[in-house]
Amino acid sequence: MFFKLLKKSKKSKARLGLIKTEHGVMKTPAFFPVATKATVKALTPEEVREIGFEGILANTYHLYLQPGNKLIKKLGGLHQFMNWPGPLATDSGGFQVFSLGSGFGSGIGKILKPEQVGLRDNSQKLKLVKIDEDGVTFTSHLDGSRHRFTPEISIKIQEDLGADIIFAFDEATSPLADYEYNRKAMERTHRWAKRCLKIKKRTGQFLFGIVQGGPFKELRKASAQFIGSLPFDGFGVGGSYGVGDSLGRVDDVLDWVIPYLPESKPRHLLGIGYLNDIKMAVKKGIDLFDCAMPTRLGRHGVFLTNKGEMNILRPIHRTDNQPVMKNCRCYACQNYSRAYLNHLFKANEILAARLATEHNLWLMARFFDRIKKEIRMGKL
RNA sequence: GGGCGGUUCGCAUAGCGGCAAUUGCAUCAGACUGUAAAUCUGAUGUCUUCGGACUACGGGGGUUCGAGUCCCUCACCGCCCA
Repeated sequence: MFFKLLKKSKKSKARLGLIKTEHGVMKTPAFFPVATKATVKALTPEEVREIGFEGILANTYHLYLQPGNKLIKKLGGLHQFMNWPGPLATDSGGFQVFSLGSGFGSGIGKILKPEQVGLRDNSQKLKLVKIDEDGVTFTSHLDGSRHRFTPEISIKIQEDLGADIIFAFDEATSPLADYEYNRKAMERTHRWAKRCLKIKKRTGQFLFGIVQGGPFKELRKASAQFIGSLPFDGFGVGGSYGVGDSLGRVDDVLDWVIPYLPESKPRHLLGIGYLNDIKMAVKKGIDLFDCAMPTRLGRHGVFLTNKGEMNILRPIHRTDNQPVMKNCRCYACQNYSRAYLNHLFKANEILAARLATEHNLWLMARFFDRIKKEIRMGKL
């Protein structure tokens, strides 16, 4: 049994679960730190483990381009290649269809900001992706060479990589895309989902289908209904979200989608990582998360704290001898002052990225510890 | 003593008659949600009723409608030859 539901909250739709893979278990709700290119940037796998994470997520698109899925397969698979013995997930490359396609160079993320409402994406930058019924053709961001992903190719690459959890090849749309476009993209994603299920051969890997539909209620429901009815091992909620009343925000989307996703299977909210969003999503029945945010913000000098974000580069921290967070037991907070961290970032020292990444992931891990505890104690 | 070269907004640079003046660094602010991200964006003479106005390229003098930009001179800093 891949997923075992251990407890359902009486106060919300939150749940405790256990994911069992050939490479160990994950207690859910859980967070996958993102290891796009087969490394959680700045940390060793041992460090990630010691902080408290059971699984990490790598990316099919990046590893296919460099160093190549065939090479990784030859070298014993991704677990062995990157020395990560635990549960491992790979994204399908579907998100890159957005980030290198309609999202490319537009300054638009996958979540629309209030100040972006009414904007149209008229980016002049050359998009690196072309989409058709069969798949997508894209230009490598590394050397400009041309490549093609189809559902079949994505699954084949993910089988070569050998992660425990793999994702169906989908299309994440821009939050600026209209209803009609989202409907077409969603229907195409549905056809791709069936092809992914059909082509997958390797055992010991669990395939997640992905719900799309953008910020539109009707589409989200239809997508959850369709994807939820297919024999996937778990389900991802992906795509873009809107803002305000007319377009569904993350919490709206979960309200629309969760009722159609089988209770006996794990649910993964793709790419959402702010703590408030996570807590909200857990209460709505999400089990798994991944997000580049804590590690990226860390590298950019932003420390997550229980009082919000702290940009350690700000001049006010230059002479401050206290740790980032008084009661934090991460390595950085136990040993270094804000002044020192400010210095490391300004001096562009590698240790800065390491300490900040470690802190942010530490905070994230403790946050998930607390969430699990609260569910266990019936408080959430 | 002689010969070159240099002195530009914190530092370093560009500029060869129309210039509030290039670029890098630094500084300040902002962004970051399935990672083209140790990245990216913006600001960085003063004042402004946002139209502009004023003061600026070592000092002084000159040529010119107009001078970092050309000429003279002084000061300082380099390098080379005695």
